[in-house]
Amino acid sequence: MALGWEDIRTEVLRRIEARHWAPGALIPTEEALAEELGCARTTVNRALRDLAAAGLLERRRKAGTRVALHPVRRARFDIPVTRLEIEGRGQSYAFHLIEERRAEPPAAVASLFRSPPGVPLLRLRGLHLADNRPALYEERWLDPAVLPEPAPDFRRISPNEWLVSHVPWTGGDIAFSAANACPEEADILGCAPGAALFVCERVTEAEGRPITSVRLLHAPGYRLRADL
Amino acid sequence: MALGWEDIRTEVLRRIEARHWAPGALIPTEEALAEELGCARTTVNRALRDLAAAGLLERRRKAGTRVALHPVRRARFDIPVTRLEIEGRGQSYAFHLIEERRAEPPAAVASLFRSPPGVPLLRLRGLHLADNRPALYEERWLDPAVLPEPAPDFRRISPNEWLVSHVPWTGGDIAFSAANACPEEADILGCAPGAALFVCERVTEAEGRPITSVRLLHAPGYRLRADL
DNA sequence: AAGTGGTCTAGACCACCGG
DNA sequence: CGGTGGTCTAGACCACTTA
Repeated sequence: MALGWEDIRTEVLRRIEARHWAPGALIPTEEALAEELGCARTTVNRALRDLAAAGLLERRRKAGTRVALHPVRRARFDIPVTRLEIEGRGQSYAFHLIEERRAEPPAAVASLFRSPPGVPLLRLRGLHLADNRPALYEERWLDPAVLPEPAPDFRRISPNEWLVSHVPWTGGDIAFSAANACPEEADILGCAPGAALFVCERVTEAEGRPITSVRLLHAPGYRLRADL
Repeated sequence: MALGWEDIRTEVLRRIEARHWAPGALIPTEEALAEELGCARTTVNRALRDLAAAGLLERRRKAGTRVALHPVRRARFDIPVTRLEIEGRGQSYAFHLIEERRAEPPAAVASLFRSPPGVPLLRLRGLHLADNRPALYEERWLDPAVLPEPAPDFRRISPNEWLVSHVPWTGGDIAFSAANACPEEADILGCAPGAALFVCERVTEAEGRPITSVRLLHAPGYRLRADL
């Protein structure tokens, strides 16, 4: 015998898909399932926990486990370091630093960083190249407090890569959208003005405080893939 | 004491971030950590498994556990039923069916569905409205084999919603990109021709075979948010 | 108050795979 | 071959939440 937790998960999933347990319905308790299926409650727990994490079940103490009424599709994707993403496609990678200076951020960014007015942040702009063609343009604000002495040379290593491997992150927020390229952006990315760009806006936090916010503009043709 | 697995995870994470264990380095075995931290190996296993799933550790039998060299940021997001997403913003929802007919799909779609040439699929086009304003335009191909007799009335329930709650899905693929609105799309979505649209292309499979493919065009201003 | 899921423990066996 | 992670078990206690 020796039923594994994946076997249990498969069986439960089968019953859900076969409408043996209807959406919204209560399913048996872990203890009952363990007895019926012939395994320990721990094993059932592992299987049900996994299905709940996938969005197919809703579990609450005392209330029991229900089949999700509106099965939310939960997608996942990896956000690799830009260099690795490009090299992973078999292309050569290069980074070109466009601007690096201390500057007072616009009000929206300042309030995001909760920094008092008048305190400058580090403004970084740069272009990631794939096979010497523009692939990704980044505009970044960075809290200089995270930089060591001496500061890293962002002409040699992109802020993206330096941050990932030197600053411990604890959380953040990310959003995707589409925007028309303004003339300057079109010039930098080598595309037509007005071209539809895939935009990624990210705020990264460490110890509960934002340390960097970045707006990434992908050259036309970029696709972000995810698994369901 | 009673250290929980989340405490163990926190401690391991602390050591990673403090560079106590450098990227690429081997960390102690589960057994060693269990003894050092004063808990059962099972508890350590749970914590390390979670960190590995998050992309911070790499584990292999016999080889041991290493701190990931290139910490991949894994993001997750939920894709709700369109109606619920709109209503969740406090807006009223409506669906307008633009077209429903049997038609032979283009070659790319036919090969995707692995359907023999000459066999028609169901072509559906429709518009989701938020507060009576265009929010999302969908173009869909659907395998008619999944439809019951009589077929659902897609003027009353959107294909999106009907499929989610009536067809068990087993997997699929999803990709996001940006595109300029063509004149027809601009007319449907009520935006300017050439406006940057957020595009979502999805293929849904059941029992290993594609059952529907859809191209979703979001009205300008749409943002997809995810958690890191 | 009591039922249900969440987790810990100690021990065990096994699958995998590197040396 | 042997070390390491992957998992199962049986029992226990606890936290949460609803009835």
